[in-house]
Amino acid sequence: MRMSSLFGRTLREAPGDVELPSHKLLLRGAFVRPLGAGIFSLLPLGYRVVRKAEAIIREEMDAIGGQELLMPVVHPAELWKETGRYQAVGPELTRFQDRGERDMVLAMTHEEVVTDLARSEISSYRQLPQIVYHLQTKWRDEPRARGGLIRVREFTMKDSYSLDRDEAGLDTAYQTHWHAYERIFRRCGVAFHVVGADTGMMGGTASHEFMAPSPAGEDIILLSPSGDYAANREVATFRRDAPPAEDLLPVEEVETPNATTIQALADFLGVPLARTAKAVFFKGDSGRLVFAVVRGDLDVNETKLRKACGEPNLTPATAEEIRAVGAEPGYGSPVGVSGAYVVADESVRDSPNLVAGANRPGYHLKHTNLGRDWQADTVADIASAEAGFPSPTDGAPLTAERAIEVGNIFKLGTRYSAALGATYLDDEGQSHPIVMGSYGIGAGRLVATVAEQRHDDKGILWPVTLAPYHVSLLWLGKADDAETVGAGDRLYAELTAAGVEVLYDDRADRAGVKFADAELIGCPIRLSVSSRTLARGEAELRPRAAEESTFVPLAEVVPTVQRLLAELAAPLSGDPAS
RNA sequence: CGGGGUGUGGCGCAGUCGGUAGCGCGCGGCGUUUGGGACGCUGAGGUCGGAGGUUCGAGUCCUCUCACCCCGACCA
Repeated sequence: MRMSSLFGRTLREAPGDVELPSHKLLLRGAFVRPLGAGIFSLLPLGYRVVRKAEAIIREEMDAIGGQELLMPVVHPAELWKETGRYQAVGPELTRFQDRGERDMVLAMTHEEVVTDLARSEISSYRQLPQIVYHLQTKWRDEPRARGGLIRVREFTMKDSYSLDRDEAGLDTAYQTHWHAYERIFRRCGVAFHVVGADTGMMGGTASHEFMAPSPAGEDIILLSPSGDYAANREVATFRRDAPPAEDLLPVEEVETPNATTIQALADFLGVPLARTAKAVFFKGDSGRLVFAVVRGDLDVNETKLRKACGEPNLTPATAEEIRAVGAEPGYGSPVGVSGAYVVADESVRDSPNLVAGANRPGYHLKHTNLGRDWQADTVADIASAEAGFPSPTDGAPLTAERAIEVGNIFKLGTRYSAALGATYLDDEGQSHPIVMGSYGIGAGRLVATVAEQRHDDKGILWPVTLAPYHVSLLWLGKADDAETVGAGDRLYAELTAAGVEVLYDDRADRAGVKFADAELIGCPIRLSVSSRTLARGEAELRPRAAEESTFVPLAEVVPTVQRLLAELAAPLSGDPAS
């Protein structure tokens, strides 16, 4: 490709309101352009990168027996009503009507459609297992699109679905995808952790996320130093130390003026946070007030709490709602409360004689005990794990990292097949719902993640597997210097003929402009010729990641570049690093 | 949806007390220059996000509205 005719110009400065490095660089490098909030066009350079990522995904999906198909973006709402998601999912699902006033939705995912296909195509155990996948546009009307390409509303996603006879088959498909995903991300040069995750709105029995560490990430993952534990903070657990046994003391009311926060209370009474009980109030969609109690040194984890109380949505309760069940904001405790669903964390069950609110302003109760002074509807793990907490595996302190979710795998089970009646007959003629899994990778997010993880202050450092072109070729000097331009033209022709993808900077610009653009765009190899190098019959070769150049005789440029490309590709084979 | 911020030429920005819009980069032409974002001359390009209002006069003041960005809520 000649840069003189490339569609899309590089920008010297990014728009002022752009913050993330990947967003800035993808904009400046003429990879993407915004059309609206969370809606982007891919320019030729960006689309080449995305297509390379998609090609890698296709290769690895095909390698595990996946069959590519394509499902529609517009779905009749009927299907979504059948699974209940039409009602259950909020405004991020875009609903509209066609001219016949039939309810339709824009696909935010494709479980319904693939299950509908399965019920019509699959009838016998002989037709299972199957893996089908597609790369399709999805639309999710995010309440807030942010982070450039990391979180968008319209995006292309690879979704695959496994169809199996039973749980054992699903386990196999799940593991198979797990390994394929590891290969995909390694080939794309992404650093990642696989973590246990919440099953969320998808429903299902197990889920893992592929998390790429980055300050731009929206999730927090917790990792044990030995590497044997990794989880999204939403579900992360930690080892709980048994508090020393203690005799139960009688409840005692104490005056605690202005001690409306746990910290203030602990300071006022001179006790550690761990000797207090913290009450947090939520309201569920059912209208129920959910009363969560954790030890004062811990925080409530809303994801865990949602699961523990069976409320898919929780919002903080208002002061009036809290008083309606007999509690007092700032001085709340479950003692004497009625009409609320009380969820106690295990820490509260296990710790005796905690200080808790007296449910009247300015007073707390010392020595409260679960079971004696109050009852919980549920005792569960509803506390958030934090950096430094002991790992559930070996007790070593967990570390916390911010990360971008680049892929996820879900065991759906029979959630969708049962709802839609996607069944098969086994060898005894018995009908069973198909056991399903779903597995996603956002192509654009993957590319943005690579840019986020692999850049310097000058631009992106694309892995050779994703780079829009392998080589940035530039001539330096005067546009009317026939020798230099001719040498550039010849190298462009030779490299292209040898199958090397070349972005040829044939513009009549000064050296600084060409170098800066080459670094910004980030092809793995930069080749330049000038009267200076040509006087010695050489070209200058500089890997994007290197500080130093080497000089290569013109006749050896093609084999040298090919050798270097092979070297750069070697660690990106997809096999585990040794 | 709550909090904060920004809208002035393609991009980055300035615009004072209300007086009829400017700078840098980029873009076109000519000339010089040519290994790290050149220089000179000369051009083109703006209903100041939109609507309404106050005023002799609004980029500037008031009201409403739209868009975008950041934080939070929410979310795979």
